[in-house]
Amino acid sequence: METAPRPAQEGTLLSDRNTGVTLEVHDAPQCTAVNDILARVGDKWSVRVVMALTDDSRRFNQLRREIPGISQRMLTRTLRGLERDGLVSRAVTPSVPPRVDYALTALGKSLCDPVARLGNWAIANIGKVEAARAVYDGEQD
Amino acid sequence: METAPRPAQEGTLLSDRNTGVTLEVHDAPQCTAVNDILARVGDKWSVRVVMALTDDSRRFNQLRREIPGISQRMLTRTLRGLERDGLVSRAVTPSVPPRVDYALTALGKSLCDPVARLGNWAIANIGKVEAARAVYDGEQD
DNA sequence: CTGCATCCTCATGGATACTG
DNA sequence: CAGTATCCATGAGGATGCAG
Repeated sequence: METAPRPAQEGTLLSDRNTGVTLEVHDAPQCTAVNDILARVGDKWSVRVVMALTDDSRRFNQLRREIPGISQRMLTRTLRGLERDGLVSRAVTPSVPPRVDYALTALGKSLCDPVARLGNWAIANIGKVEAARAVYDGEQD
Repeated sequence: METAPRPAQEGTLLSDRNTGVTLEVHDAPQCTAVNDILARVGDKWSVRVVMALTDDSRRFNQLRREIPGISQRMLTRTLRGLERDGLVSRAVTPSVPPRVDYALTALGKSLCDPVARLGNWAIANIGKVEAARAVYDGEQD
């Protein structure tokens, strides 16, 4: 069984005519990289956590309070994931009770730029998207 | 049962010090919007499909060939999702055999800019991320 | 306070077969 | 050619209880 017979398309390109911003993907590893980061940023909580850490470091339960709806389990898992990817640092103060501070690393901060741009697009265009959805769903009956 | 008791944090902010790009989230709906778009773009195939449609429109099986690994089912579902959100247009030519052309809408094209930036970040920094992962995983034994 | 372990549910996504 | 229908495996994510 050949799960990945071809090395994928070479020179695939994604570009925006207005801004001239271009994404060139030259090989399969780069495709994987893009998908990889997208998966990290696209999960349910990562961006929320990064947003909460943008201005300053936070403790565990501080983050928990500032991110309504997140469960303890998912906060832990999300932080571990971000830490593993080098986007967030974890500093333990061995006191009683223990204190753990989370903060963005330089890499994590550098991710804020493209993520903020995508977020701004989302806020600017969510109306159009929802309108399109309403039209589409209305045509389905 | 109160599934969402609080309207979430007001004035949450995500910014990048180097570029000055800032994302300001003023209310819960905006948080939802960002998450919403992130979910669309963060799924397994959407960006691949958008990439394939960047330069020109494509037919169904053309897309299928150009996106290695995607199943027929997922290509259909991804295209339907993008169409529903107003990002992709679907043009049916009722011939025998039938012909269906997919293309990016203006909205879809405008999404290319922020997505391309995120993609470029991914390609530029995947090495650091993978290095961080190796270190993290190595420390776990 | 900061977690980990367990159990459970449900959505995502893959494989396969069938259809206009 | 361009789908739909069905079944199934996997993992994300929530609830709860326990621990250092």
